[in-house]
Amino acid sequence: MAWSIAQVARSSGVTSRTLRHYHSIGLLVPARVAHNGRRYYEQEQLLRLQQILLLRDLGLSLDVVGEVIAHRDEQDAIEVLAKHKEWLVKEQLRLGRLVQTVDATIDNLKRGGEMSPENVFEGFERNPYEAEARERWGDEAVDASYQRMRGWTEADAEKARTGYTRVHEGLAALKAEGVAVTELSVQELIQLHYEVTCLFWTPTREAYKGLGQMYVDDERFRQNIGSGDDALVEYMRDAMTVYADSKLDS
Amino acid sequence: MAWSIAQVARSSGVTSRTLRHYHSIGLLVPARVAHNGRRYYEQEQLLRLQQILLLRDLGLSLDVVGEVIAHRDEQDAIEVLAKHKEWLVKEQLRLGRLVQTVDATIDNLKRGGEMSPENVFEGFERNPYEAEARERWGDEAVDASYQRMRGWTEADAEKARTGYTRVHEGLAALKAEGVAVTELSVQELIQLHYEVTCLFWTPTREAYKGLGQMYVDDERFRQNIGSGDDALVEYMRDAMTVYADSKLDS
DNA sequence: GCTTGAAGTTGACGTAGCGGCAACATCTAC
DNA sequence: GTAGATGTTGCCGCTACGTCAACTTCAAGC
Repeated sequence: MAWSIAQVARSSGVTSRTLRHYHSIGLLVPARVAHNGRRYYEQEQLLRLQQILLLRDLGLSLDVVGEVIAHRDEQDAIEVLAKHKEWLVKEQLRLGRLVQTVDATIDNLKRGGEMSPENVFEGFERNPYEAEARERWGDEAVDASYQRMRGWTEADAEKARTGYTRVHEGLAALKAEGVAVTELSVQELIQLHYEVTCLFWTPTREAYKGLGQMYVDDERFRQNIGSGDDALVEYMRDAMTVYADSKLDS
Repeated sequence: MAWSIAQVARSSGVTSRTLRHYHSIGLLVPARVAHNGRRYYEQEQLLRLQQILLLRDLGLSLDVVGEVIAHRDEQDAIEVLAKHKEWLVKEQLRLGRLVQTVDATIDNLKRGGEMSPENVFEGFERNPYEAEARERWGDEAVDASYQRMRGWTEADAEKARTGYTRVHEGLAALKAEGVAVTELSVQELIQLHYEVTCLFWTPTREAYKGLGQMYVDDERFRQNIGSGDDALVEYMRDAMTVYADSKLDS
């Protein structure tokens, strides 16, 4: 006996559109197509449809569903399913992390932070320069940095969030007053800058001087650091150089 | 200072294609578009981009991202995020269930089941007739049935999986031998059928007779039950009627 | 025989978030 | 002047169908 498309749709819980779709992509071809174009299905197609729906509801794509059903090889099917399970687990873990991050973001907003650039990254796992950092210093260095971040205390995190801003603002003020980079007040700020940097990685003397130079070379840092004063970066680089030569091991 | 599209792309980790896309949907409009069509971005756009990427990475759609950023109202943002978190949690739970189901399916395949129609539904939460069952008997009955299934022991589950098949095969053999439906051997099989049915719901006398008639009326049951013998369903209905009248309370 | 309604058909467009072409324009360096 | 890098604007493609629109077919009632 042959079922019409609507009968199959009703008894299987899918729409007739879905059945037409499955036909059009060759996933479920009707037993017979009448001269007037109408589709008729037999028991065999119903069973195939059940398998399709089962696998689809497991979250597999229709492509994969087609392959699994085509390969009647049981071992293949197990492999595909195992792989799919891996994916599901990973995705589930990812969502778990997302939930945590969203929670942290909500918390942050509630504790009075607006979504200003400074704290928009609080509790956020990525920083805006990560892509470039990976390009510039390599993956190992960046990953090591993240490794280090995991050991942070709350105070460390606070320092990482606000430290650089305090340094930049302090330097801007001192420079405006005409204070020399060798002065203690400047060097104390650079000390703070060094400490904050050490939260991510520990620069050697040369590396720290290089970092100062990089600030100068990079237009974005120039903008980010010196709000208004375009020459602040050079001031900072000079201060960093003095600090490195006097305090850091070569 | 103005950044070109490639510079922004590199420093933010997205592609220039993405930036063009964001422009085209109005999510991130460049600070300036030169007469030759080139896009230039300023600090302000970079900050906005960071917010966009942050929210996007939290899993919000670009539509929602746009709304959240536009509503500078902090309370709104919190609400949206809270709602989004709900969704994330739900999705995570769903994936968890899927993992379980996939696991069960793999187990089933390993324990020697091929993907034949009989056992393809083992460990599966839905059965192929659910949609129709809901239509025929109403949601409460179906839900009650699922409720009952939760109390199953392993033996119950085994019975549910294999019971009907054993009944159908046994009946087919007895009918082929010409055994009358009133005979003990037939009635014993019907007893098993009744017990299996009771795993889902407990039919009254009339309900059980009605079920037998339904088998007869339904073309799919006719096919499913009587493999080869088209008249097996009537035989079964008659046996069920005898059983109901002799054993069940009215 | 004619109309009506139910059930079917084949396109075609829309969805989200871009990726990946192609064809063309512009800018910089040698 | 020419090559190469860097840009631009379309447009198609992807998933798994939903949702029209415009027709055709078939059975039933007048």
